[in-house]
Amino acid sequence: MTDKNVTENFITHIIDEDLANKKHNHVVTRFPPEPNGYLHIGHAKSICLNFGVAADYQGTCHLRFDDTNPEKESREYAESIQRDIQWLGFDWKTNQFHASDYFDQLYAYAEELIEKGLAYVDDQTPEEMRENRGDFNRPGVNSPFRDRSPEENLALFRAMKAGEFADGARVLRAKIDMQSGNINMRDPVIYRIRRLHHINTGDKWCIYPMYDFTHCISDAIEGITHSLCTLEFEDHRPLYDWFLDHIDIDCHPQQIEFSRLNVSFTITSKRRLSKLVEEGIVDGWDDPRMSTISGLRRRGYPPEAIRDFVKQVGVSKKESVISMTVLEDAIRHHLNQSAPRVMGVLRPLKVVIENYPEGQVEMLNGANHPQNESFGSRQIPFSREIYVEQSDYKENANRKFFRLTEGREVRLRHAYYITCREAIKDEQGNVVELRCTYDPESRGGTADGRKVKGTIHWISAEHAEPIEVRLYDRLFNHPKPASLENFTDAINSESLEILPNAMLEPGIADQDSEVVYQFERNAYFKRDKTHETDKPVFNQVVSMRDSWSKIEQEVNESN
RNA sequence: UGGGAUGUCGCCAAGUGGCUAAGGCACCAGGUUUUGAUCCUGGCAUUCGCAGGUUCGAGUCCUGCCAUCCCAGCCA
Repeated sequence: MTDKNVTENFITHIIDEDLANKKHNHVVTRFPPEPNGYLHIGHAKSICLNFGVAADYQGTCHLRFDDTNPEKESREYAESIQRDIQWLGFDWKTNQFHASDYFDQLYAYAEELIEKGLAYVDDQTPEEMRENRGDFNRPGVNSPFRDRSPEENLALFRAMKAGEFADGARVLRAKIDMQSGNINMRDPVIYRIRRLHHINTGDKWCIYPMYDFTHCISDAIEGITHSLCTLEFEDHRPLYDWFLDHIDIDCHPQQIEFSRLNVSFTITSKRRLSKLVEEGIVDGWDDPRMSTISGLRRRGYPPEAIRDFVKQVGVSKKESVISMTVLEDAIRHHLNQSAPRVMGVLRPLKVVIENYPEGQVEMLNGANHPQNESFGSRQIPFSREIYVEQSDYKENANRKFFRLTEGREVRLRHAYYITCREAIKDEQGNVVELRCTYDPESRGGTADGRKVKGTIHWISAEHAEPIEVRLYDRLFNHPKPASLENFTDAINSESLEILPNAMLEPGIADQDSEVVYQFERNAYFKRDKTHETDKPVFNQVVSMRDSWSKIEQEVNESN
């Protein structure tokens, strides 16, 4: 991977040309969220692209809140957006703006359009407007108010601003072309009357500008060079250019559209995400199964890994769905290098080592990372009674099962070789305890001459720390839940599995909760913020790659 | 039936007329290994939506066709 934030793509090619032609001598981009919801993995692509491109070209990237619709916007959302961008590792420095910072200028540009005869106040009802707009096969019809004089329009528009009309009674429209094949050009509304309290301007305004009018002018005011947005705005580009061509402004940014990021088995729509929260299907916006940035954060996904993922995915104009395995691979790749290894037993099975002295405790050394000595090592207590994973014992196991079964010897990670002698069952026939013997000569996990295929993890029973583990699986069973009539039909009822009786080696649970650990042979885990339980809770970040389950399946099928 | 876009391996994605169509994920086959993890090696598109055409030469240029997506908010 290169040291660039963004790999070469059609947008960087355009920038390269613009720099080579001297169209620009610097790059300014912007990330323009509307503060009306939480950011999700799809926004991460836009954030990484805009901030990444700016950084790669020694330019700047602005954070601009697109706050033109007070009906839906809130401070809380704006704050969560700031937190998420920072967490992802980007810094807008002093370049934080709001579209609402420009309301006065926007208003003046609207008057300019009116004076030029390029905008008019329309008194039609929304229903009349919709009817007269026409449709894909039928051109629009001019509004009966379209030919008002600039003087009359100006007086009316000022009256709109002064609050002389009821909400929704009139709008200001651009006078473009009601016959255009592009419906956005059929005299789009640019101002509407709304008596609403705005998060930034309070009660100063009762008219608010629309997106198309606001966005291009905000970009121009800020000196944005390349205005990157998603594909659905392609049809709006002629309008973006029209406004800037018809007002007196000396900057004309280039709008460039790229395709959204879609990840298989996930959902990225505010409406659907909030339905999951409202209906209690998940534990809130930051539920570890959510594709929100706050959900990924709580889950334990490292921001560096998310950035690498976005980089790997690339940028193009093709609508696509990236396999979730690419995301998981990026997470594993990063965590494999950064996560200290510890031993945690998810489903404990007690083992008594019959020939180990009762009451004796030995401290064994265990490396914290097998490939990186700088992680150091720790002392792990070993004693006569330990816990191992239930799945590491099997009755009547075949030769491919490199773990415990009667008469088979395995290595305990960082410790001794043990041989399984007997499985003790309860009345129902469940194995509740294993009786084993150990080889005192194999301390540290080495014994001359003998090859032991299996190594399993364990925890000294006396020293084990009880924890709760939460295992996560994909929230949906369908690769494209949003394509279904009702996306909730695809909800995976087994996306959360709680293991209340897990055990962790001592000295880990109460450490820095931001550390992601690898519970060897199990998965990566990060301590949850929750305090609702008496035990520490660990969330599974991502599982380990598992080639055993495939072998096991093949063995079962051949039997 | 209007307008705008996109079609290169199962999923992404390089390729900007000329050496044998990058790379990642997935998958397959081996090797190393005190995590059945990691790591390493090898395999994986005679072909670029389809059909014609231009050219000594086309995924790259031209024409036609097909498929998919977006647009009819006083949302962004």
